[in-house]
Amino acid sequence: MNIEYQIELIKRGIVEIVSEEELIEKLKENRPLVVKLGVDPTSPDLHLGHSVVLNKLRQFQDLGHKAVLIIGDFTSQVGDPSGRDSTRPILPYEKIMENAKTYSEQAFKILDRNKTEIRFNSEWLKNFVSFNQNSLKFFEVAKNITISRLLEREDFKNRMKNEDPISLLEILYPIFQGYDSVAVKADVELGGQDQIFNLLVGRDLQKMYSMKPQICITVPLLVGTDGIKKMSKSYKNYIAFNDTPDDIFGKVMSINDELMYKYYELLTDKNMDELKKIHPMEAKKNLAFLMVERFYNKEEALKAKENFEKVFSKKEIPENIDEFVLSKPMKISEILKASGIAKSNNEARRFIENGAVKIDGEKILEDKIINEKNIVIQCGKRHFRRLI
RNA sequence: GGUUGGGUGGCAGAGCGGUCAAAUGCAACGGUCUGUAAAACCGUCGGGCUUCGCCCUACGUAGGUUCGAAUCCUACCCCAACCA
Repeated sequence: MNIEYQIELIKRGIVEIVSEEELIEKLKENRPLVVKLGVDPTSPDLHLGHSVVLNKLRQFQDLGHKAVLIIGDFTSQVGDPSGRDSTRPILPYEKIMENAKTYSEQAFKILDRNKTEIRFNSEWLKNFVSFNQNSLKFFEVAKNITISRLLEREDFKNRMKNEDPISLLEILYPIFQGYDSVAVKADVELGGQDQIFNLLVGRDLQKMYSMKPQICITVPLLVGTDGIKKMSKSYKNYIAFNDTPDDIFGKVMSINDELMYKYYELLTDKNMDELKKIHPMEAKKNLAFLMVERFYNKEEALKAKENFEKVFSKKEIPENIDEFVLSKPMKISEILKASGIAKSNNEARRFIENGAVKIDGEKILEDKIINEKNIVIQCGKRHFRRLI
């Protein structure tokens, strides 16, 4: 395939490429490049933030290159310090392996399964760190990397300035990630913008092993639904691949307009000028639709949209609502707690006091005893229960 | 090993013998407004209750002093920075 065309496509929507010249060199070799993406399965679900880089990887696949998805079962025990201002909590290995399963499955919602190789990095890293007289791998590498090199990254500088701790293990992280690149002979490595340091260390290691250094490509970080912090499980500002269609739709609708255009830019290939012409709400509905369609299908997307309009625009009661068996007369607050809407009786009472509770659409301000069936009790905008 | 400063609610961070279920900010949640937008504004934000109030459990852990402790003392555990 035409090199200029490939370059143009590859450069679309990225933050940085190190370096373009080297990439052209590699493309000229006219072979499928090994494109590496490493993920540490620190949570069970992939979210929209991951999809930016996965899309980029998919693009490489479509251009005929080979994707290697590395599951960081080893590195997640080390803890990537990238972009963090505190040490990452380390999950137990079993948890990591559980996550790994759902992770890769979800990744195939974007990647081409047939053109993807999945590798676990413990495969080579456990050997890398073990003592072996004939190949002192880790020592050899560690000898040639200086502390100042490893500390010069932005996130560490900030931590030092704030007198926040940095663990030895975290410092070593990039070496392990870098060795992945050696192990799979990566031609290209992809990552989020905050990954640039790790990616560059990969180049260093490859050079030590007399390999041609990989091309590093970073993509923008997706801002979370709060519009401030990067999308991340721990900030609870994410939209997961596995969220229900209604959730995906609803979460997209809840973001502000500015963010919506950013999402369009990073997650779709829509023409921005066209978008600005239509009403923001319509544009947002379209985006929400697209996202549900991406992770489910058109029918689900359509249903999610209809449901959304029904509940929030027309303020009607949604299609499928959970039922609550009313076996005896109960106070509203008790029902709220028993049905899982409120965490405690106190909270349930507060909901009532704050005017959050409606029965069959009518606001309730007093905690009274209910004994009727087939009525719908609503708390806030999104919690419904039908009493049976 | 030494010195110094610390460990308080989801986070940040006050309080330093009673008036502390703990200021303030952020986050979260509910309400008004709306496009479930955003912003703004109001309210809630440990648990329980017969809720203009009462009770219980909470300020690293364990004891102690006191009528009374997040606040003082002792021991222990943990963390950081700095020096070596």
